[in-house]
Amino acid sequence: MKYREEIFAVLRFHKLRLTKTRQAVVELFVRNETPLSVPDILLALHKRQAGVNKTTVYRELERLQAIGVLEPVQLGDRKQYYELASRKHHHHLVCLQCERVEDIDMDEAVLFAEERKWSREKHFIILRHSLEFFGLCRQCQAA
Amino acid sequence: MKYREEIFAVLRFHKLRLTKTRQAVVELFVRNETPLSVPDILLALHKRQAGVNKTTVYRELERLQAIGVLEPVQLGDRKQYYELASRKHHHHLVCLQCERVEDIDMDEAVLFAEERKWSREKHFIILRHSLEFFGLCRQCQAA
DNA sequence: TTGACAAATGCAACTAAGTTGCGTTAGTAT
DNA sequence: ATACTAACGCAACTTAGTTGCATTTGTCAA
Repeated sequence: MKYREEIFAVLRFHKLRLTKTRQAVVELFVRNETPLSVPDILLALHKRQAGVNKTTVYRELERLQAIGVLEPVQLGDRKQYYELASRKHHHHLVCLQCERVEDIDMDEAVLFAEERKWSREKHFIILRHSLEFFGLCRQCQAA
Repeated sequence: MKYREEIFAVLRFHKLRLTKTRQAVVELFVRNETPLSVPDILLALHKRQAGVNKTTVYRELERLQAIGVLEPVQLGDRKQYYELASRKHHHHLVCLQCERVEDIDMDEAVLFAEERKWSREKHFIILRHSLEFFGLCRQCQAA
């Protein structure tokens, strides 16, 4: 369900009303490659004169996560980021200087093997993992 | 430099004075297995009647990270955690319910291979990575 | 052992991200 | 067209972290 219509179908399935803010937020994620935080969203929607309330955005992201449309992403600062859950699972390369984020794909077989192993040994039910690489992007190396 | 004395030697090397707070903070990390955040430290030091100021603790952790005694750790909430850098590199199993943290060791060869690969392909200089697994611990599964 | 000097501290005031309660608005099913 | 309730918007709040500046305190050299 990577695309607009599929996501809206999921919303209907969950009996979520098609509100202005909800629509705008979903569109933003569909159009955007990079993870978005609430401040990012507020800024973006303000630029295109769509008045949105921050409480509403916080609640919206929570709902979209609850029904599996969005996935939480941590990028090492103190903001909560989200991404479309429908995208192929991937990890991130985060620039410590400018906060630029690049997606990277990797073979996760090893990670899944680890999850099974620790799940057994520590009696944890593992629900998700987060793997990010931090460093300096090309531009920031020059500076 | 896992132990008290070795750490204090490093502090002396960097010409850092042996102050009350500094000593208390280092002792806390030496005694503690789990990652600690500023609120954790303030709470712990208050319990043992050591009056500490939060600004001082923030600045102390920054210094200890700068000289390589502590390493930053992200556990998926909006707090910055730290651990002794001297411990064997490892990752974490974090309970989403009670915040319990367990350390796990894994063979990192695969991660390092990935780092080299992306470093070349995306022209990023990779400085560190963070890999945490999130789920439910044994106790919280029962509840 | 005592000054002097820089390092470190403590306070108050601030910022940014996120949360809560509650009265109001507006999608949607009938 | 109406009614029901999901969703909204506001204000007030909390928590993590930051900044500037005046004061205190380790430490080194005399």
